[in-house]
Amino acid sequence: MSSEKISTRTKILKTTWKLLENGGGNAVRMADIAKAVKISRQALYLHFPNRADLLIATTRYLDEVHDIEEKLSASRSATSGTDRLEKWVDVWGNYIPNIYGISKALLAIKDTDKEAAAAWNDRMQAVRHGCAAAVSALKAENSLNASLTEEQATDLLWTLLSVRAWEQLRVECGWSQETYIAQMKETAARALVK
Amino acid sequence: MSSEKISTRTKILKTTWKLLENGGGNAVRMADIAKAVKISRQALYLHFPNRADLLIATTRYLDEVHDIEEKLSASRSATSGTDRLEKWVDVWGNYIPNIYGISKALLAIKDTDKEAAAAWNDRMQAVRHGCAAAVSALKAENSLNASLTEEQATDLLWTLLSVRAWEQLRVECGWSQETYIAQMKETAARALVK
DNA sequence: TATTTACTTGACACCGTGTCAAGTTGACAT
DNA sequence: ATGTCAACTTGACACGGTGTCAAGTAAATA
Repeated sequence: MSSEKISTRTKILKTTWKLLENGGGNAVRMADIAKAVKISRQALYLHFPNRADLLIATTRYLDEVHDIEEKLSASRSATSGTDRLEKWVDVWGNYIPNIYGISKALLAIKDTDKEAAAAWNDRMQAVRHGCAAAVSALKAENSLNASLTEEQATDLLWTLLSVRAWEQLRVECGWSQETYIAQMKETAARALVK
Repeated sequence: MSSEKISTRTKILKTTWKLLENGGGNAVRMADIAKAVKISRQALYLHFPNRADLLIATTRYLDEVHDIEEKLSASRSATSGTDRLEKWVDVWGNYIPNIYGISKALLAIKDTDKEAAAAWNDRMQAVRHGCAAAVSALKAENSLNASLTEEQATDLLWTLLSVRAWEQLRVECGWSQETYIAQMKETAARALVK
């Protein structure tokens, strides 16, 4: 509807996202993206210095489009600690599908590209903060599982809610998104709550 | 001690293992391995048709050396279901460090190499069977968490015990192996047992 | 002594990334 | 209409990594 006149840069970001979304993370080449945007491969390099930067920019673009911040704030409005935990699982767990494609691509280059690793870690730290906040709310009302320190509980929740775990359950095991969310809520509660 | 006269093939496998062990999964190149074995890069290709095959062969070699089968059978001797679950976490969880390096390399090429993906999946299915057996023992004594089907419980345990989860907790979060094992035992029990 | 086996040397094709230099095209300003 | 600037194109190329090929060497074996 809003066909203002999309900048090439935005077209590139949209297309990259779309290409990554449907399947292959690292299999998407610069040439593929250029072709899909209908510009020359070299024009890509006029907008982004390298593949890693393009992927990172796509990630930021995604966050912007989805307004992740606003969504995250929803879980902060919860009253009880357990409620907050559940809402947090809901919010983040339902955001993962949106970023799965790009995450896969970033994870794949993380080992060889320092900048990509930094960008990925940065985003994952944000998720970890969400986990920490939920854990802290549990702790505050004294309902945190006594055999876990606050930090360990955060680590555990963070791992439970990792993109990798989501991938394994949804893709390898064929779980539906609903099942994933429901089971994660319960598992998180069982693991963390007294 | 047993310096019988190690075949070049075995030297290659040992060296590949060693190189992968200390750090970089996909950063280890064919040339690096050749150099470390002190043969020409081309000699590598006389023994293994390609990198993926070498990695797969290294995995099998590792399993052989560690006699994984024997270790797995230990968990089968458990009496109660909960005991069995705990033993299973112990066995597999303590085996992961041995295969972490090679796993990382295989996981990295899994997306582009069909054969590597098949080899990896094959091994992971074996782990899944271990998980299924533990879950089945719980079910048999009617102590399986009622909100999980047997298959879901298996999927969940399998994900909890994945190499990725191990990596995240041990490497990213800096957990000790002991902490990992202890917490995993408890988390698995909390998640799966009634 | 001839043959075979295991290996070496060096060249090369292929792919994907990233770089460079020289054009083209359209908009806008004078 | 002319000049100029920005965005883009075209085509070539270097680099690193994988995998292939052909010819040569050297030690063990027949």
